[in-house]
Amino acid sequence: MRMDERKQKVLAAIVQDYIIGGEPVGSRSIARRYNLGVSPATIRNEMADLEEMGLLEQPHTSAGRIPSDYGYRYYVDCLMAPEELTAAEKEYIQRRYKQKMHEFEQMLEETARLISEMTAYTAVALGPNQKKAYLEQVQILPVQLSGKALLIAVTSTGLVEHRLFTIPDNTTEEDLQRLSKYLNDSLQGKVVEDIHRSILQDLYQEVIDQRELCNQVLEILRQVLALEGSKKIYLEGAFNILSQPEFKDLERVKKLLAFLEKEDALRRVFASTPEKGLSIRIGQENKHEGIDRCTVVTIDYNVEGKVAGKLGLLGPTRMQYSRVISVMNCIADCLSRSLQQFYR
Amino acid sequence: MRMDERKQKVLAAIVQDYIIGGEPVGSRSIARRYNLGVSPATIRNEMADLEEMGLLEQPHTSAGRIPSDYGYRYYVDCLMAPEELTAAEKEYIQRRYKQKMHEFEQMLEETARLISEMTAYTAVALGPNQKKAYLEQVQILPVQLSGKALLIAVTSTGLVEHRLFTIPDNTTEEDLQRLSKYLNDSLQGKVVEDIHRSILQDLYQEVIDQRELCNQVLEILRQVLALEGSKKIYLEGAFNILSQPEFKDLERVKKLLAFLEKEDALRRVFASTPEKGLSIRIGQENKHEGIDRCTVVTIDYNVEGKVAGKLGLLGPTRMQYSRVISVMNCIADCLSRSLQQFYR
DNA sequence: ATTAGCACTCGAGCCCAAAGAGTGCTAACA
DNA sequence: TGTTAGCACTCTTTGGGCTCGAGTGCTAAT
Repeated sequence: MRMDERKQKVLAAIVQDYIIGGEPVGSRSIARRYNLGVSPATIRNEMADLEEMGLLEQPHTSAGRIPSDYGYRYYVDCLMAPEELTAAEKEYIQRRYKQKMHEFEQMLEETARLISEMTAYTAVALGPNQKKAYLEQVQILPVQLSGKALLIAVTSTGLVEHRLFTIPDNTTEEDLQRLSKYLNDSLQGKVVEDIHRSILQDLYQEVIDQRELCNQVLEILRQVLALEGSKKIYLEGAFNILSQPEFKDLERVKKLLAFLEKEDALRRVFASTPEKGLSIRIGQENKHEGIDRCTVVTIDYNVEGKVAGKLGLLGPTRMQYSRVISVMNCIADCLSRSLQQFYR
Repeated sequence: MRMDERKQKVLAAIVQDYIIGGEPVGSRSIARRYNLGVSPATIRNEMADLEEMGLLEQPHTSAGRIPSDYGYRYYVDCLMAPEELTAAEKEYIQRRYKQKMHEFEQMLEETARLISEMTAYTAVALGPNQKKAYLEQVQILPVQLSGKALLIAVTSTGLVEHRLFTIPDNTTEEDLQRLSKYLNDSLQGKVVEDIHRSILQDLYQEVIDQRELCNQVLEILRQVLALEGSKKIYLEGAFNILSQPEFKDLERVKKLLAFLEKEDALRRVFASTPEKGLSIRIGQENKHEGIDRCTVVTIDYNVEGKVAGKLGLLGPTRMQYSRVISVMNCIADCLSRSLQQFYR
């Protein structure tokens, strides 16, 4: 069966109506609301064809049609007209990025919040992949009043990790300084994922005095760097989905929320889109259980022309695709520019 | 009407049965399950009295009784037998605190998770009130590779705040060092809430060269300290409430989740219990909208004998009070001890 | 003071009928 | 050959009416 122009129009009409109304769309309402110049009967025939082609589904015999996952896919790929954001909306987004943002983390959190707010779906922001970043600085800072010290690591992506620890008794401030300098000299500029345990072991071999201190510091460093590897993830608007009629069923909600609670699952789903730029996964294209009736949209954000991390969106397959795409594009763009400024 | 012993027994029986079963309790089942030595009819009379006294409620004429907020209150204050945790449970909690905890924040997060896990309600952990902490250390650290610097502030509660910023062009490393030393000398040991803008202004007056740098740093410091003031809050198990039968109603769930999403409201509710030690707010005793059908339990945790912060729990008024109290006591205790160790 | 007995109330569950939306098919039409 | 009007059919939704069961409150007897 061929996909002629009228079929396309009918499909687009059904998808659009269904996205707005959330209820199966019948032939009559299409004929009334769209001027296709044909009768409901003709549209019924087209709908039957579209169903046979796998683009539409019928919840039950006497209901209208709803788009299948493939139907949405075809709509997104071939039919959808891009919806521009209004000037006011664009400006609003930009204004949100104009306020003081002090740290990378805060920007991501704010971004997730903004996405969730503007789309009323659930938003996710993933930090940059730290494994490919390099260490800008490692330093041990004695905290004078408490007999403790602070280990600080700064990476090229602007993330700062720190850890307080208690200094062994027989350690002088000088020892700390020496070790700090030594560590920094050895590790500065190194790519994070290259700093294996073995490299740290080598360091350990070379520093012969202050075994206890050294031991402790290296262990902490190892942990801190491992932590950096696992990207941080910011989740906002998880409760938005409750407003979606497709989640009237509590069981489904529970499954979805259970999924959202598992950070690693979340990370896997959102980080695993291989495409560059914008990616849309509709319904069963998502392989993870619990989100097979959802659409996942992700988009890269960049720093200095290179992909830094991802922004994501989770909503029902019945999603306002064209609006969402505009929003994601605009926000990713603004974030990238803000970060650019941030890093200069 | 007086509260004689039999009334107490009947009330206790009803509360207990209702907590377990979640369904209105009838006179027959009380007579059967508890050996009160009287017939259902007598119990009915007592129940009618208890209802008149405001301790019980009837959902509708032909249903059993359920406890009112006052009923729960009376039960908690006068009737409830403390339920000891099993040895295994106690041990489990202790073991959870034996694993490596590197930072204050992590301990709180883990604590919230533990509470939520052991009670199946929603848990909250509030960081210590930073306003009364003093500054242990302020330091500016140049980050060599990027032309930036890191401002670090460590408080006596072990919280570390940091902020990356770009160094003005004409600034040397020496300038940074000088300013860092000067700041630290001036502010070290000062109580956070005493460091107003005016003190910072005074500093500003004294440092005459490097205006731009100084300006920037002081502004950042001000922000960072303000941030410290607003306690961090850790929320876990927000989705647990979905399993509670009283939240079958989606509308109610939405309201509650909306409340949980607003950090400041949350903070207000959980931080505002004036009592020392354990506090239980039942139903309408909670003044905040959306949680008038919930019970909020909070408990202090201590460091060096002084109240440091609060742990909290949110569940339906139909709560396993005696278990919850044991859990909260045990966890607050373990956390306090862990923190003690952490601070030495 | 307690209790047995009994009438009464109310909600849950079930069935059934009617209404309404929408379809698929057929035959007529351009 | 594509389009359309007409119509029978299907399926869900809604609401009434019914019974059943749990539980109460009252009364009168103990």
